[in-house]
Amino acid sequence: MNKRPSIKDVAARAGVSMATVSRVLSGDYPVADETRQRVQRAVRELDYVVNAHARALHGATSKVVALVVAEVTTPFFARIAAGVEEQATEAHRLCLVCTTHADPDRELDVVRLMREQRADAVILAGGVVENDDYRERMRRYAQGLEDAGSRLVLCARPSLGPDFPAITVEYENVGGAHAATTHLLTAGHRDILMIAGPVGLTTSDQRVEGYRTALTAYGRPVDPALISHGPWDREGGYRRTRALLASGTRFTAIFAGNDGVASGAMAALREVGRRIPEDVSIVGYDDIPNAVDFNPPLTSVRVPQEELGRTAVKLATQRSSEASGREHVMLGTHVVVRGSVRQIGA
Amino acid sequence: MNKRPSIKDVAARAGVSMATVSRVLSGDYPVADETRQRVQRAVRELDYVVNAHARALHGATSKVVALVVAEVTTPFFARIAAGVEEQATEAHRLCLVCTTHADPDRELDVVRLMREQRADAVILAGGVVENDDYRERMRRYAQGLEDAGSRLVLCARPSLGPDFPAITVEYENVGGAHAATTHLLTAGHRDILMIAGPVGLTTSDQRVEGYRTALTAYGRPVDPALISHGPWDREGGYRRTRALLASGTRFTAIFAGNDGVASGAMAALREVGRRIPEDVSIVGYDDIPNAVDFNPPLTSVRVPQEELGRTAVKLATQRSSEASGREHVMLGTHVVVRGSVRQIGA
DNA sequence: AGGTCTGTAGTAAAGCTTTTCGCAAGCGTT
DNA sequence: AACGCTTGCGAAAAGCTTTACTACAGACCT
Repeated sequence: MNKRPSIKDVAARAGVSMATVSRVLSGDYPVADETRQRVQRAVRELDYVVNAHARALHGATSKVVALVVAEVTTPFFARIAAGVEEQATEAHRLCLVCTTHADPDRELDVVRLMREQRADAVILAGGVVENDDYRERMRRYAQGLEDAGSRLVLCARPSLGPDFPAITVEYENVGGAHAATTHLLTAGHRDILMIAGPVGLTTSDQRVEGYRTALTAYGRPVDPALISHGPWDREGGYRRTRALLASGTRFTAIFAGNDGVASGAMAALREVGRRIPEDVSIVGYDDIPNAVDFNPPLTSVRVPQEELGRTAVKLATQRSSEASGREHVMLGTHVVVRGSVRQIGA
Repeated sequence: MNKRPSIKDVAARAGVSMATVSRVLSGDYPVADETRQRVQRAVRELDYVVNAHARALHGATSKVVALVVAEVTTPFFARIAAGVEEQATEAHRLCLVCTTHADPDRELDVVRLMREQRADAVILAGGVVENDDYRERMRRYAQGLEDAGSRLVLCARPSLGPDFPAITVEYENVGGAHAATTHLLTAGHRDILMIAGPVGLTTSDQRVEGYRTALTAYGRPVDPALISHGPWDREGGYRRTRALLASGTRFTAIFAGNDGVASGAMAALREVGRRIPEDVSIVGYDDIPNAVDFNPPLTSVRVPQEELGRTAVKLATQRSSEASGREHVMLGTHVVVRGSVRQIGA
């Protein structure tokens, strides 16, 4: 009913100037106590709230951090989002969430929108196919965002080098895969299937890399026939495991590229009567919350997703004077041992 | 390096007025072809993007919808968020996500922030403790948001009546619980434990309500000793199931208030050697994506979370002329049968 | 020839807050 | 009594875009 009141209305009601109202509200400038009280009463009576856009119009950026991800339902991204949101709130920022479904066009749109919004920070999270097109795109984003006063943050994906004007927050992805594979090797497994994600996707490639280094460090050859690339969701894990089983490939353990793949693989194994872990051991990656409910409980690699999100925001919002805007941090991972791996004869 | 260019710079470069640039950009007003080209070239050369805040300052609202939830990591909320985000994108809106951790103070803050932002719509999602304080709070929110030109949407929580100025998008929560309980009853179970959430929480209360109506409709008494209230996460399900087992309460089936509770209950049952479903049958609620991976796969009630989110945005963003702003829609639920319920002797 | 459209484009105001600058009053100092 | 500092507050500009209004040229009509 009532028109939304403006600062002018408050000023009139309190019998002061707009400037005084503004000063009372931001509280950064001395105002006589009695004046302050009058203004605050007027604000309450009119139920006045400032217009964030008018405020942002003046400053360099608005108090918003944007999270850009492929999708938001899988635990991996949901937990990054949770970390971003929490830290954003702590830093008195709002949290904007955009999904791209891994579509570069959509991503371009989103980054432009964020420039329009003058977001403090734009956090691009999750693995990518890291080709020339990607690097060129990122270079343009970085330029545009820098001009707009925004910080660009690469989260859960590789850095583009110390010269690239972006903050990077990664996790020990190769290391986690190395540890997971080593866990299987020390349990006596030799023929370890790796059911990875799409070729070229950084997250998956790094996990394959860790798998390779672990085998090599253990003095074992890397058999390309044991590495399967493809869609890395439950369905992909299921289909490829069925196909591998049908093809007669011999293996006693599976290293799944993520827990979704692991769940599909476990379903496939059960369908053909292979027991876990008696016949086949399996390790997943990401340690989704329900990994403990699997049959059997799934050994997996814990990734500090919330921490990734929090750190991204923390670095992006710290006062620019003390920040280079090119920080690079690496967070740790570790294997969470449950019941899906069996020791076999040395 | 370059200062962010304004529309004035573009106008100067193209040799036209600011108004013309604005018109080329919004495309709602005839501009001569050659002029348009000049402007577009200037825009490209300067890499100009409009200032969303200056634009919003002019209009009544900004193109933003806000989702306010307790938390964002559990599949229930993550999927609502996904639906909201998708539909927001489709409606050319940005999606702001805020969490309250079920803290009314935090909620109050968030709603004020949304008023400052002049969001098109504010979607409050998830169950609540519906007392007088809550209703009074909502009334204030509704008033404030209406004045600010925003729409208030209640999502996955009960309507506050047809007179209340809010859109409501619910799901058949009582009905789903009724169906789940009936599913157990028709399988021959008589002593059905209900492990519910906190007393007063609408989502939980409605599920208890469905449990009761199903028993009654089946001609069975409702035994209060079989209804357990408490925290409804995995931990709560585990603890309470252990306690109930220790107390010697007799039951052949469990209706869990949600899948988190169900997973905890299943863990507890396994620990004491009760087999599922041979000794105890169990049905969950929400049908989280990994329910199929449980041991055994969990029969659960499917809730259309994405659809709840999409519908909330759809109703809130449709042109006001054709919308009353008090729509009330109810989406369906259904039982997804898997392997956690066993038929027992009639 | 004078008048009415039509198509383009410029002018200026509106929208709301923050911030710089300046002014005035009070008070202590010299 | 003149001076200068502090405190408190107002006037006005800046920040950027949209839009109602105005203006003008040429086409078309009568």
